[in-house]
Amino acid sequence: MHTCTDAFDCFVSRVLPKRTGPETVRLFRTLGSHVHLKADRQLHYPDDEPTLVFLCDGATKLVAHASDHREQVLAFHFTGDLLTLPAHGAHSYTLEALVECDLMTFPYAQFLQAAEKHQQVLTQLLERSTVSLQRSREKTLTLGRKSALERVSSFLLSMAERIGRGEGSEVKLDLPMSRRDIADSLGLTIETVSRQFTLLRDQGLIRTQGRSGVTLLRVDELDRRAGHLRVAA
Amino acid sequence: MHTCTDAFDCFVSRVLPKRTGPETVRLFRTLGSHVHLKADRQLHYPDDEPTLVFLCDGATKLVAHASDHREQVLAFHFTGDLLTLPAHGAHSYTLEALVECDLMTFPYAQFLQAAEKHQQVLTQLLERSTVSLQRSREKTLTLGRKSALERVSSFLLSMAERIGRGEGSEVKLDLPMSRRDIADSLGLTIETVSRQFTLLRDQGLIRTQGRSGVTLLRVDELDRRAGHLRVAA
DNA sequence: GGTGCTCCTTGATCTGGATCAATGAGATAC
DNA sequence: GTATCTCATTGATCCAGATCAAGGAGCACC
Repeated sequence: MHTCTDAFDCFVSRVLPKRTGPETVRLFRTLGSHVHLKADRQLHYPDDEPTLVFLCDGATKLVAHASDHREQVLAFHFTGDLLTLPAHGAHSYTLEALVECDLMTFPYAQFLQAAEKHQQVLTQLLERSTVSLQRSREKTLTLGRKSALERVSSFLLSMAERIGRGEGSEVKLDLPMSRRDIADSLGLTIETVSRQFTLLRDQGLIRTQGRSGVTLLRVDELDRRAGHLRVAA
Repeated sequence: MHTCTDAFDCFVSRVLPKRTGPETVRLFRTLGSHVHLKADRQLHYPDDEPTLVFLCDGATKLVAHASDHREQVLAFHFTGDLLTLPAHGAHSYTLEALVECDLMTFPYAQFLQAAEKHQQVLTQLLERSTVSLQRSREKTLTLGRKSALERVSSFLLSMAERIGRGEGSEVKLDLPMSRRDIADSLGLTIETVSRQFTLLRDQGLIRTQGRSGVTLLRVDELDRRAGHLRVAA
């Protein structure tokens, strides 16, 4: 759907304001690095300073590592997303490619400095950061107070919004992440996730095709299963 | 520790750059509203547009409401914090005072417009929003992958960082929130929270005084209980 | 088009934290 | 000081989801 001849050009057209001067574009070019990641590879980045990443093409997961070998997926990202990788604090973080990816990385502090003269870039950073925060808050509610079925339903609806292809009343999804990734994102085990998929399939709310294909047949019912307010009726 | 003769002045000195012109200060004054909240009262704000809140003095909780009567505390805030209240989406949100509070509220969109000419304000908004996101991500890990004991230990350490008073190797806390609030923040029940407090007390890691007083006696051991990486040694 | 692997599904059992049910202890009002 | 009410603690039981344990299905590579 979206192709870029060059990763940096893609960044420019998606993030920088239309009428950015060529000298500014050059400045950002010197700061950024183009990285190509094969599926399952993780981005290496300095762990003492935050990094800004623009995902030109592909899908990634941001993973937090607890002390032992437990992992929590904090967020999934798709083509066009801009994200900030935190410096490692009490826990460590990695960004891992779900499929083959093209991304641009920038040292956060330097990027911010370069953006200071361009409030549209700052505004956009702020806006995207707010969206991330909003998603993270929804996830907090999901992990803190929802049952396994509600979590999986919420997940499917959220993916439908981000990468779904509507076809009539149905929504088709091609999930780039494994059941393990979904489980690690929802604070469940793969077995439990699998059982909820089976449940939803048996209730006629979804159809599955192979490992990654999912069709949402009854979005309204899924909304109800997810415990969303808006479907009070 | 921190007192303001006037809420708006407090906002000016804590958020706006030092050398902001008087006409700009006046502009922000026309946008903001001063609100005084008694303990347990919630802030009323329009549910169709986001609101920016500066907490001049006091402590608040941001609560997400799931469809039925389950509640999830998304974040606690203390004097000096700047936060964005999301417009209501799939779930609804409320900001509630834990103690008597003074705050300044601004319509988010208008505030942003006013801040456009002042990149220092934008930068600060971005910075604070990044801190919120970082906290929210830590919470995600906590809710998704940690045991009850780890959650309570993490909570105490996080509170120690934000409102703790160090006294030698000990840290004293005066928690403004109830056990219910803590439970709702950690995705647990009050009974479970209480049991973890008892456990930590029996192990000699904390001491409690009344309902709200907590002294952390062994921060290093708490770090270990919380499953933090940095205390590998 | 098989062969081998990895990932997913399904079933049986176990358990951490929820739920249910009394006390007990702080705070507030009188 | 004491009555009262709310909030916190402690104990007994229960259950959703984890863990353990096989199969089965999709997919890549030869």
